[in-house]
Amino acid sequence: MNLGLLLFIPYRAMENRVFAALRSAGFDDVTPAQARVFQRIDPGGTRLTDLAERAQVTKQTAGFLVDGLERAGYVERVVDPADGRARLVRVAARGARAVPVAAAVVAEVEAEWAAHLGAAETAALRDTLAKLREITDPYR
Amino acid sequence: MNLGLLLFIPYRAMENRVFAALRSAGFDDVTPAQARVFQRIDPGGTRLTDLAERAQVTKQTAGFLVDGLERAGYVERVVDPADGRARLVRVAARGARAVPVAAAVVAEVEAEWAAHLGAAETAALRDTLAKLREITDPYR
DNA sequence: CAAATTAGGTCAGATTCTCTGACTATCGTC
DNA sequence: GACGATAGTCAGAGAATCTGACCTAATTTG
Repeated sequence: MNLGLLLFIPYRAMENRVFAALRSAGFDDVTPAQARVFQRIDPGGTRLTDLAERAQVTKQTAGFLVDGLERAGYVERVVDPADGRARLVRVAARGARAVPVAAAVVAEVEAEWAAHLGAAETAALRDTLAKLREITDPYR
Repeated sequence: MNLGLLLFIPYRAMENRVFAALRSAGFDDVTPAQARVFQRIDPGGTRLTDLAERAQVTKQTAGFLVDGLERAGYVERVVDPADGRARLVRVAARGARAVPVAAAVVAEVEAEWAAHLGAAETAALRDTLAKLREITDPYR
């Protein structure tokens, strides 16, 4: 089985768990595609173009998804003081309430994985993936 | 950075490379969603419902994607001798020609990763992911 | 074995996601 | 200040996805 699919399986499992938890917690108006953009917003806010790059979609698509997130109160757009053309997409009130819910599930799933793999192997996995990121992440 | 995203980054890189190679080789009429279904077809053929489960989409969606693959000559549907209700989705001529192209790129990318990580760490990564699959893959 | 249930697929309709192309406004540079 | 590049939006189209309803064949059950 190829490494790509082998990477995808646990990724998908993690994503499913996080979505299920968000839905249970009442954050049921966010779609997977929106969440993939949302999780890439920096603490201080991120430009639409940057979000589009990180999520590997066009800026039109990113704009469409941010529109939805904004309507639902998860993010807000504020003018970028550094550039009159740009606006920063920032986490808004409802988004801020969702973040700890998602973070808790991520921690829970990672703990389950660690219980299955052992602490050392889990740490090694994280190290290896970080190293792999150096040659596979075009944006950092 | 959470493990989910860390898994996703190299997965996406692999997928992008494979698609680029397929396009270059003239297989430019297959979409990402179709390919995600295609790569899950067993050597002897797979039922639509099983494909849907493995790709984690509804059977309607899987049917829609298989329709496209069938029209383009990548797969064919044959009656399942074991069950009159079912039909097996099998790799057809054009699909069979695409498989080695994709396999070659997968091997190439894996070799690049091994060059960056070292052979031992690459092997460990594969082992760990296989182990992780035991608790994250609902379908096997 | 007949009836009921389960399983494999399709049809219809709607929504969401995604893209290409064209456009406006602003920025940086010369 | 003119020009090319950058941030973002608008418009339109195609692809992917879902829910719900339905049909048929197989399996289970009484």
